[in-house]
Amino acid sequence: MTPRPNVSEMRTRQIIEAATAVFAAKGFDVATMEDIADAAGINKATIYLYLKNKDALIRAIAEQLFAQELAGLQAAHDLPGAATERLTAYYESLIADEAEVLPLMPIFYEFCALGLRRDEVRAVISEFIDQVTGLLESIIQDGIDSGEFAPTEARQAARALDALLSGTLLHWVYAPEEVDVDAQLRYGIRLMFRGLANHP
Amino acid sequence: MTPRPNVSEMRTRQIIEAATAVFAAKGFDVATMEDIADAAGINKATIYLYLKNKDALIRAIAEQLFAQELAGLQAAHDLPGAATERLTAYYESLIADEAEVLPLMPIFYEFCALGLRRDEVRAVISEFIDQVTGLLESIIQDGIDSGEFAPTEARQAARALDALLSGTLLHWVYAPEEVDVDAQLRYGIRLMFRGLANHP
Amino acid sequence: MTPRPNVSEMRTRQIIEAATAVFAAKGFDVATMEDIADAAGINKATIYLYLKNKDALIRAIAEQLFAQELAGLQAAHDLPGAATERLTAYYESLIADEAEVLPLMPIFYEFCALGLRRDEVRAVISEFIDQVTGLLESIIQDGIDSGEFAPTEARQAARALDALLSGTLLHWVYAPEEVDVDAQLRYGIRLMFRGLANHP
Amino acid sequence: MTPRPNVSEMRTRQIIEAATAVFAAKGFDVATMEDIADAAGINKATIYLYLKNKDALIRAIAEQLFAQELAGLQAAHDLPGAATERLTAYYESLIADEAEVLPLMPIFYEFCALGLRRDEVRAVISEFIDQVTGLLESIIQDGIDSGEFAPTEARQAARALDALLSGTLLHWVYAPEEVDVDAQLRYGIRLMFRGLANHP
DNA sequence: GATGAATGAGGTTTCATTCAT
DNA sequence: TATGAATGAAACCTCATTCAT
Repeated sequence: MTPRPNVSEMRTRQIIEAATAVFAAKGFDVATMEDIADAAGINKATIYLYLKNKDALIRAIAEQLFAQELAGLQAAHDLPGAATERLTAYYESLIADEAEVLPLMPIFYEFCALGLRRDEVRAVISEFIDQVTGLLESIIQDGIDSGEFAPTEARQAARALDALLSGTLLHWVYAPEEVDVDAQLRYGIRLMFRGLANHP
Repeated sequence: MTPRPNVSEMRTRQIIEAATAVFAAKGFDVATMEDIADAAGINKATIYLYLKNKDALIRAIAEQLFAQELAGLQAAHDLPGAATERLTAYYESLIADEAEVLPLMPIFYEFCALGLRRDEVRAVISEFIDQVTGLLESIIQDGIDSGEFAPTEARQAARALDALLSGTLLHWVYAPEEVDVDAQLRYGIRLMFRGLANHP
Repeated sequence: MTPRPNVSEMRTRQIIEAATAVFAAKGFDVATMEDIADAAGINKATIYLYLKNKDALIRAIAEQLFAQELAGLQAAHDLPGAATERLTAYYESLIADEAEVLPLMPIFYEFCALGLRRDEVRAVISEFIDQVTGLLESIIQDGIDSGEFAPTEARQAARALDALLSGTLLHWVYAPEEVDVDAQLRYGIRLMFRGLANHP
Repeated sequence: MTPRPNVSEMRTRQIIEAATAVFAAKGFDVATMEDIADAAGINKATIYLYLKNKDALIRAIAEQLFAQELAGLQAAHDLPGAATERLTAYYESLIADEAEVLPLMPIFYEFCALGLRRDEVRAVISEFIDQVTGLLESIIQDGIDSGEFAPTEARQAARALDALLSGTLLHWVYAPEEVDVDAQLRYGIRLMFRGLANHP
């Protein structure tokens, strides 16, 4: 009913977008509210009209990033077809977003560090990991049920799979010239699939 | 007359040790030099007698951590016996150090974040990852040569293995109550071994 | 609507004024930014909104002082009349400002010391001395052209005159009770005039 | 009677010498006790065995410099001959020491600034100026008595002369390439002599 | 006499945050 | 809604000085 509830929402988005870029480039602590305001083309004080403080801004970014990430996995999960195909679709979507994912990695690691020290942040990350694990588990369970995979502890397998994916990202961002993400991910997953496979 | 050139060296160690704990607890930026001095039981200014500045302190910690980590892998690498056994020895040493490793994880992630923004830090991490990969590759290659593993791209396999290990750490630190590291790591590695195995 | 672009300019002036007094009283290095802020009745951090740092503050003061000083000489230079009268007007203006000039002497000497060590400062002082010399030279040349003074090297005479003036200030500030500036300056100038005069 | 009272004295001299160079190069406040110790090739703490503190060090330097300077003037004063010749001898000795005097100028100006703020320093400088003035006055009075100079206020003349000399130094140090000290000083003095001369 | 080690005190500068307009 | 101006709090680092050896 309100005429334009989106004006405020758009400003918030604009700020979060600018902040994401600035935080990625400088780090949460080094980046200043002024840096962010400049990047957003607004005044420093204006940020406080939309976000309580720097911490809230960081949290807002986290939520947005995790939501995006989850959406991708959820989409793969909802796909019809074989488990291996759905999982492959997931990691291919990861690779497809390469240009967007890479610059966000510093934020991701910083979050991981932050989460080990501040409980509110920890809760957000734990929840995220839990959901990712759950979706992967569900897909794997489908694979087991369909006979694609040998019977196994689906949740452990899900964690192993996610571990492989996120660990591969680390190698990728630190050796982008040597590591061909596509090939490396494909290789890792194939290994896992073979490990999980229903051998004759 | 007593051979005591280590007074200085011991102080440096003392400071680094205190700083490691403080940085782990608060983060590089939030932790202050005074926090560290207090933790070491010395005066703030004394730190500067042994380390040029906060950055140098951070660097010193990084080097020490990476060196320790590498030493563990190197030891496993130098072990006699089958590749699978040597790899297993490695991850078991990781688990054995649990009490020490866990509190250092925030530092590790913070480094990963830092390294993506500052080239000097990046170089240190890249080098570390490269050495880890190299050692794992060497073990895997031995496994291939001995017929334990099917012929494969040993370097890619090494990266996949390290990815699995470090990714599992992430799950562990964020769900320590649900995740049994030992079991989870064992499970992941078994999967990989089966994937790599020379099937009849 | 009111034309008030000078809010910022006035604050800057306010700060410079306070800083001038504090620097004169304590010296560039001993005076703290807090001293200056207190003297200006503002917060320490506010200074940095208007001047980049302590150095910039010092520079701003130098420029202002030299500009004022030059303005006085320029005014005397632009006067009509005989050279001796114009020069006399100059030193009289110096004496008239006694109350303002005296407390600034420490700053002047400090600048002279600083200028011998830092090239950017040196440039400012060199330029100042050069302009003073130039204006005095111009007046003296007029005196030569009009037959008031005997033909001579006007630039050297100008330097000698300025040397006498500034050297007299030194005696004055260090023996204010014994030295009657007015009489002393008048005496010195008369000596010079007689030395320069066109004797029959 | 003491075997070697000069060991201590020599160390003190060594320190003062080093400090003079360091202070001249960096300024009283910026130069650190460690800078000085390094320049003297000794330990920082050793300085305190010979000089109470930084202030005492600065004072010691002042005293030494002023004593040297006075000695030069005293020597000229004690010369036989005409007043103009004795005065000329003085400024020639100044010029002869050029290589030594020039690097000390920053210290001199810094002292002048310091003296206007700290009474103990002021006393030293006032005394110095007073003695210089007294010696010059004595020479000039001799010139008057001998008929070389016209009757005049010898003390005022002395101040004017010293003002000219020290003011010329300022021009010299700030325009060393344009100003030929020798010529400039000679010129200034000639002007004064003519002004003082007993015209027919 | 000489010094390596230590520290208390303090200065410059930065920044998240607030508020009047 | 938006912002220019202001500030309290704090962090890094330096240095004169002391003292045990």
